[in-house]
Amino acid sequence: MHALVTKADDNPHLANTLITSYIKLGRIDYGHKLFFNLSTPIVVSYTALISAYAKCNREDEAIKLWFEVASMKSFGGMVGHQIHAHALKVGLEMNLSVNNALIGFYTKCGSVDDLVAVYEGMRAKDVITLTGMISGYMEFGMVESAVEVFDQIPGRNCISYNALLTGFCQNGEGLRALLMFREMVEDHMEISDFTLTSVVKACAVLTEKEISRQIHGFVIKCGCGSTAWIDAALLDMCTKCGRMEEAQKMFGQWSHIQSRSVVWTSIICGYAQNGQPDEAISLFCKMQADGDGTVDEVASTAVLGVCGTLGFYEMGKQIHCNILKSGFLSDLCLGNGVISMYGKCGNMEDAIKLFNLMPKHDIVSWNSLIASHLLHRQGEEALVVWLNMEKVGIKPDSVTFVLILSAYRYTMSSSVNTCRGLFYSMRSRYGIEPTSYHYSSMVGVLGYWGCFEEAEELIKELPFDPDASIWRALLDSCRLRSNTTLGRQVAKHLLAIKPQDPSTYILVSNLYSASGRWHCSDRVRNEMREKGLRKHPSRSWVIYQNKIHSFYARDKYHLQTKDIYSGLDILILECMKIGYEPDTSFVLHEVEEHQKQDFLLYHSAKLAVTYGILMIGLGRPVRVVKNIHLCGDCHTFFKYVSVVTGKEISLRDASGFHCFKNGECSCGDYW
DNA sequence: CTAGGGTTAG
Repeated sequence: MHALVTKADDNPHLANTLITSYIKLGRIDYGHKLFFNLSTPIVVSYTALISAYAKCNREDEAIKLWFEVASMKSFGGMVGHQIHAHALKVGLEMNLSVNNALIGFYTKCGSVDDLVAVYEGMRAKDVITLTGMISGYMEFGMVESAVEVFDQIPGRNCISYNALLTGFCQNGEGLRALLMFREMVEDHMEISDFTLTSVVKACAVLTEKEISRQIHGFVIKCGCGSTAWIDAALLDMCTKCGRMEEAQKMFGQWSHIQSRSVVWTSIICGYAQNGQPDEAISLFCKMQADGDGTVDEVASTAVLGVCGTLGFYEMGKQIHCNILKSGFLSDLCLGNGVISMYGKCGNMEDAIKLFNLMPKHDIVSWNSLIASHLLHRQGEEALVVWLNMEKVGIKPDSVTFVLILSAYRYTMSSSVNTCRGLFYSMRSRYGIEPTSYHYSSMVGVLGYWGCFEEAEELIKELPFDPDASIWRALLDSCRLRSNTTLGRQVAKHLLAIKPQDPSTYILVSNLYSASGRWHCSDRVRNEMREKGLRKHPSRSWVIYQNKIHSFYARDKYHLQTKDIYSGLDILILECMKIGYEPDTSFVLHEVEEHQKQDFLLYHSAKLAVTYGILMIGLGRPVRVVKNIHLCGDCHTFFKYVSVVTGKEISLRDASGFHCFKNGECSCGDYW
């Protein structure tokens, strides 16, 4: 029987047979040992062991085991609470190891209150208790409490240090983690694989290219040998610090890393975050095709995010189907990812349906639903979700408020009062400190409804110096409401803060062109060019047959360029017949008059929409995504196109969705 | 008692 043990490693069912056999032979210790060497034991193994322990009066061991089962994601917290009650019943409330297990359990499945209650009720505490509490507090974001506990530990070991280090990283405190590490080195603490993994992660959190290089060198020089854990962390660090070439190189070389799914996910996210989402998608396809690594919850969540960014609806839906088939819908992040994918791909119905089907929601689930409504400019619906949250007693977080405040752009102007009230009650009623994001949202709402004086007042009252995001919000409102006088002042502030950011100049230039001041608009653009700054080119794309068909203005790279241009010419003529007049004011002033129409009529969005109309079958909407704001002429044009073709056009730009149908747009012509 | 990749907003 012992001979079979080596084969049991990657076969949990064989392992289970062995475990039960050992138990029958009266050798629980062998079964126990085998069990703990398995990376993924099956649940019946837990049960078998627990009953075995229960039979030989090892209640404490049994309870400890049960906590591990209860901490597993799929079991939720239900079982753990029952076991806690059971432990109290059998008089184990002062048992040190059971209480330590409880701390671990409530860290993973419970609330801070439960955790603290156990901790404070304990008479005897050891290093394990205190280290557990460090992790516990860190898990709930209570960094300072964790540090306090750490300072109290009399005989701190390297595990306590590591727990603190990991916790810092978890809470985005990369710098503190690095300082801590220096302290460890100076104190001659033992530097283990755990320590190094955390240090590398700290660099990933900091996203500083130079520091990441230094630590990278140190870790390699450290000579502790590379382990799969450290290598995976190094690779991930490179993707987070914009060192994609190196990450890619490691990825090709390190086939020894056990869990390939992890590095696949790292590298896919890396491309997504470094502005190459299409590369991320094709890598994902390769991952599936090669079968190198399982597409698990985490990989799926990551790819769903990319699908949302690109509007890859079909693929997103496919991933959702695969999730349903494999049955791991219990993962909250994954569910949230699906909601926001549907939201970003224009399918509000499915986003709502899934939200209602999910057995559990966290704050991100609620926020995702609200965010999706906002993307569709559904202010009232967003507020209904907010009301439901309050009814159910969900505590909003900082993100919720950024969203809810913005929702008042899409409601009636009279509700600005409600919005204002909400803003001022954030701190007092909800205990959430307004940050510059909240001020930006508020300024955006006030500006949207033309309350410029109040918006200015609000900025004057700021408890900190206004940053670029606040001026941007105000400037964009000035564009929307053609308030050039104020806009000019705002532009000055913004240019003073962000003189190197091309988007600043575009924003200012758009302000002038919106009110017909072409010379000013051109002057700003020239200024930008003289500084050697170039704007992100405007780009639009359509997903067709799982491929991205991307267009720049007047580009002729697409294989079907001829068909697209002649199709577009026909569309233009048809639209002109029913009243469309190209509005050349949306073309830069400096362009020669006779070229203006060319510049205008072949904007990237027009090319993409035409391609969609040519390719997408009857009865299905044309879905287009554009990286920046849609111009006014394209907007007018698409309204006509929806009439002459009878098709529904759903276009997502930087402001949200425009749904063109029967000559109207869902944005109400303000965006 | 300490380890890896993921979701919302800007």
